[in-house]
Parts: sequence; structure tokens; C-alpha cells
Amino acid sequence: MPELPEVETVRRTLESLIKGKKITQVVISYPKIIHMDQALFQKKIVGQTIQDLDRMGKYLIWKLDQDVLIIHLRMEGRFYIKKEDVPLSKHEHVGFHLSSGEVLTYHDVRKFGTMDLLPIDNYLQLDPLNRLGKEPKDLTYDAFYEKIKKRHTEIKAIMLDQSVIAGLGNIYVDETLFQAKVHPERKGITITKNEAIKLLDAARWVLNEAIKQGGTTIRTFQAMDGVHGRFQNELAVHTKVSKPCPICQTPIIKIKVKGRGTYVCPNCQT
DNA sequence: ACCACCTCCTGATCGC
DNA sequence: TGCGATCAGGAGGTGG
Repeated sequence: MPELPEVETVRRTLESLIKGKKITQVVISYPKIIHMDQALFQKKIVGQTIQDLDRMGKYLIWKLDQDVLIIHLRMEGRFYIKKEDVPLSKHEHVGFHLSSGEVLTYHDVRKFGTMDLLPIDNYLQLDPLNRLGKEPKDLTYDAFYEKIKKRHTEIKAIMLDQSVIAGLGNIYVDETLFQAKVHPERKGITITKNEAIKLLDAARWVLNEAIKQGGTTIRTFQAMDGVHGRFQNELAVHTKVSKPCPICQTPIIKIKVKGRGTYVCPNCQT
């Protein structure tokens, strides 16, 4: 599932493919992806040029002339670039025709992805970005600790909460907790200041390493056709059930935390 | 404010 | 082998 490093990889890939091109037509086969009346969306976006590609947390942001297109890939969203106009396939739900003659298609088997077209003047004050917290690199230790120290829910659930800290999903939160040697079921209220510092440092390190590796290609995720990340080779715990912990060799176990599949070293993480 | 639970969606996997 | 049931999961919505 695309988390911050995967979305960053998509952003960089799209930057070289679509930046500076004008949207000449939009074809939509599954309108629920777009949080706006389909006809209005087409009317507003056609004619605008993709000036820049940005990202906040797991959100991909296309900066256009008057508006921004805010895209969340959720679990399986991905893009394909086509050299010519061909019909959308079963799992392609939106096709952006570009001034270059190419078509960028949005592909999403589970149809969970979202697109919001908002004014470039005030999109940060509007749903969905108005709720988004800071990324680990921008969050201070004090602010992070203040957000977790009184909470009675599991630290894993807190760190998946995008209003607390933006960018972590199920893979990187498991890796972060492992690096910080914190058990995912610890309640926020039990986390010490020192552990909060370790958690934030671990989140920064894990995300940076993953970005360097082009993200994690896992299950169904890939950035674009032919673009594969390599961070799956660096994972210490996620998907490693029964494999030896890289630190202590204890077999990694899989548990459920708040309904999420969770991988943990039962010896290192306390 | 906080928290548990439900929903969306479909391919893969499970159980009989 | 077949087929219905269950699972996976990010984040918004609901209700306590």
C-alpha cells in the first residue's frame, strides 16, 4: 500500500512524465473516485496545465493553473502512461488526456482512491488536508510527545493517525516500532519522553531509507508500470512472520492490533 | 476530546 | 473441484 515513500516515488516519476503538460480531456468510468460532480470536474480541469507535483504525507498534489488536484492512492492506486488513446481497461477509472497526445490513466482495483479538485488559493484550509498532521521530519519531539502521552489507545494506532503524524502506513509503522524497540500494543500514556524521541527518530530514518530505495514494492503496489522500489529487501519485521529477528534471531510473530496485521519481535519490542 | 466500530471494494485465500 | 465465506486495509463517518 502506498505510504509516504511510495507516494514520493510516484511524485518523482510523474514529475518527469507530465509536468508542464496541459490536460485536454478527462474520461471517467467510475465517478465515485472524484469528490465532485463529474461534469463540473471535467469543466474545471480541462485546459489547465500541470505546473508542479507536490506531496504532503501520503497525498499526491498536482498544482494546476487555478486549482490543485489532491490524490490519495489508498491501497492500490497507480498510474499508467499510454502513448495513444486506448479504451480504459477494467481497473482504470480515470484517463487524463495530455497535450503531448499521451493519456495518463488512474488504475485502482479496489476503487478506494480519492481525488479532490480544490482552489489553489486555500486548499490547505480545506478537507482533506486541513486535518493532516506534520510529517516526521517536520514534527518536533515535544509536539509529538504531547500528542501521545495522554492517550489510552495503542501506540501503533496513534502512529497510523494521520492527524498526529503524516505518512506512516501499516508497513512503516511496524518497521518504526521495531527500530525504536517499542511494542505496538503499548498505550500512548505509557510511552516515556525518551521512547517518543526514539520513535520519531526511527520514523524519520525508516522513511528516509525507504525513499532512497524508491519505496517498497509489496503485494500489489508498484509506483508505475516498470517502476519497482527495493525497500522490501530492507524490511526487518513486516511480512517476516517466523523469520529470525535481525537483532536477536527470535522468530517474528504476527498479531492483530486494532484489526491491523502487525509484525513484531516479541523479544526486542517491549 | 477520545475511542470503538462500521463502511467502502474486489482479488486472494480459506473451509468444507 | 467447486463455491460461498472470510480477509486485507486508509481514512471518513457514526455513535457512545
